[in-house]
Amino acid sequence: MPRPPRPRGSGRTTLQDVAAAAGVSPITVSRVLRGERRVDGELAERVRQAVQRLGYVPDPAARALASARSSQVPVLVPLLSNALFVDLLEAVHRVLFPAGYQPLIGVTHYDTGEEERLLASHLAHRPAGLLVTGFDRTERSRRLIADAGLPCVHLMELSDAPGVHCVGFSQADAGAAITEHLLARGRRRIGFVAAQLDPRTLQRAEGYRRCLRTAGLHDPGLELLSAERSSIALGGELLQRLLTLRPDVDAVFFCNDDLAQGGLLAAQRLRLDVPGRLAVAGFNDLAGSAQMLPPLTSVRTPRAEVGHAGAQMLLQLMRGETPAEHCVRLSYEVVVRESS
Amino acid sequence: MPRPPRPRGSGRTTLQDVAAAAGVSPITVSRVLRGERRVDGELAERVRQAVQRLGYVPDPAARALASARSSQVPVLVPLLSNALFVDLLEAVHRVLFPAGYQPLIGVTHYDTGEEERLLASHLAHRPAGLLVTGFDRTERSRRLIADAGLPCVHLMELSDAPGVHCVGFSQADAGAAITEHLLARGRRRIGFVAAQLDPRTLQRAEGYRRCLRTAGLHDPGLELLSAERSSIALGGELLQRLLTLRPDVDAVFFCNDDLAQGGLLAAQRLRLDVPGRLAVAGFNDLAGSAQMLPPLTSVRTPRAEVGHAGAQMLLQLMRGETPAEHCVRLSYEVVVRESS
DNA sequence: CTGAAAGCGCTTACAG
DNA sequence: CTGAAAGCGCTTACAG
Repeated sequence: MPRPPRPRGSGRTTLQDVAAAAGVSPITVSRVLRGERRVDGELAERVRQAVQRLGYVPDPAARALASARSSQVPVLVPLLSNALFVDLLEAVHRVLFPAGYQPLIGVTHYDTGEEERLLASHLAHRPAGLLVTGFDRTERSRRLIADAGLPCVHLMELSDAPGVHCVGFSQADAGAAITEHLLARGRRRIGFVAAQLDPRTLQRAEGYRRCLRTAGLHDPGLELLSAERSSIALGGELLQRLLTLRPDVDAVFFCNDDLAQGGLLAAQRLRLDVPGRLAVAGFNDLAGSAQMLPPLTSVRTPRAEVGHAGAQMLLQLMRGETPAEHCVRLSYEVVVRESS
Repeated sequence: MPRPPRPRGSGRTTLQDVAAAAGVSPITVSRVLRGERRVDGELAERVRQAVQRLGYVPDPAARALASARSSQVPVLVPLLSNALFVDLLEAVHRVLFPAGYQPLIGVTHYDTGEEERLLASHLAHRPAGLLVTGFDRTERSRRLIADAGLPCVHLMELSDAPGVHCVGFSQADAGAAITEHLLARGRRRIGFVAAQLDPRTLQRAEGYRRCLRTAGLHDPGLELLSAERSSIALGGELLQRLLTLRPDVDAVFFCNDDLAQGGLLAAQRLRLDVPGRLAVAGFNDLAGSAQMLPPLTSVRTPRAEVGHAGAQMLLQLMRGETPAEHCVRLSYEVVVRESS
């Protein structure tokens, strides 16, 4: 004998309730909500009013289950303690959230293994799209992304690989540009100080080398690379180390502004004349760099623009549209201040 | 006449597949996966092996739909550009993620309206729990949280309201402590410089006032409050403004380290002797403060501990357990360096 | 353009 | 301790 149905409703207003209130079928409500064209204007209006009146909010879980796609968009960045990525995330959020997607911040700590674990966990939620930083990841991460069959946009770096979508700028060119600036200022023994040694840092190093080789002034002894985490304190330490190794250095390009700010503070402590004795340049032009003593020369990088354009491109892909370009190249700017 | 069933499977390995492979019913698999006690050990083992062998990953959407609870845990913080909250979030993530929950970072920009919108959007996903910053929110936000009927832990501030869960420290006491330190150094005209003017900043101001009133030295003319966003640049500007208004000031307590660092740099530009002519203190003890010239005196705040303990408390609540205390009070520490 | 039926992949509630 | 049935709230695929 059949048992009577047992109510398990969450008390939540459902699409059914809206349909009943509007006097249409649930499917029609679903169509209006998802913006499908082929619904009669008058019916659609009735549905919208019922939605409004009942304060209906669609259940994302039910949606995800039925459509095999959630509204989530994981955004994987290396760090939050770098203001660069915070600016990027803010821009991404401003595009995706109003469009109805849920950007989820994932932090990899520059660890490809950690990125792989994050990816596996996020992909189980069947995200609508994916935003990742750069191209340095494990083979398994690559396969996970490919097999998930979702739109993915790579941020911060450029690539001309077929089928790859990206928005970024040439880290190498930017590194070369700031080195070029130091050369133009008459510096001849230009050092390079870097930490973290992530791919983008190494690309900047390549730009530095390319520029100095062209000028016939490349000297590997003027490079100081450390795998430690970037920090203001480390910038000071590394500068002192470089000065000990090569007292003849007349300029330093720090691979980021944190290190450069630390270098500037250390120079002050050492009573080293900047820029008289030593020119100093950073990278990213973070808040605070303009306040340093002397104000820091740096490269303004378009991280907010990268986030904005990357999110826009992903939005197009998630809607099934084809972006005008696979790869958007943005520009940077050398900001010359008193430190060089 | 009934139509034949149309396959719509996602190709994904399902709980059914695991059940078939293990030779048990789907419910048993579900029980093992959720760690329900009452499953025979031998059966459970067979299930675990099948899960392993098939690489089964439960579908969060199906789970959320069936159980009316997702594994999401929104964590709402005011800003990511303040390292304080990044430290907090890192700690939260380290607790929640391994426990099977998905922490979702939400940024309110110190805007209660924005918090309300974020809350509404997140609660639609039926999160398992919620982590919010402080107690300053709209009445509607409060109601949204209450009506959602989920565990919620408040971070960074303390409250003894019944039924409220929180982990934090007394911002007022910490503000009083650093003021006390300046008094102990012999300062008598101690200024207070603040920006943003969020609740915690105002609580620090109260601590400052309480301390100076007790000493009979409170002078409202030495307070400079600005609603602008905190930044290094603003710290410098505000210091200059205060010095113009009150050239007799002999110490300044900046409500955070960003402002204090800017103040220190401005003092250098103005060739103002710190701490001889002016003592300077900050709040939060951010990276970089120890590198300033002179190194900055500050208050080390337990943000990582707040994140850790707050997430732990939430974990207990989500598991239906009762935490030992409703409110965990953590301690801070005045870090004395050369600037005072 | 609109709708009735089936199904997404789980868990709940009940029974044994 | 274990399981068959029903249901969570949507969308898909098909029919008209």
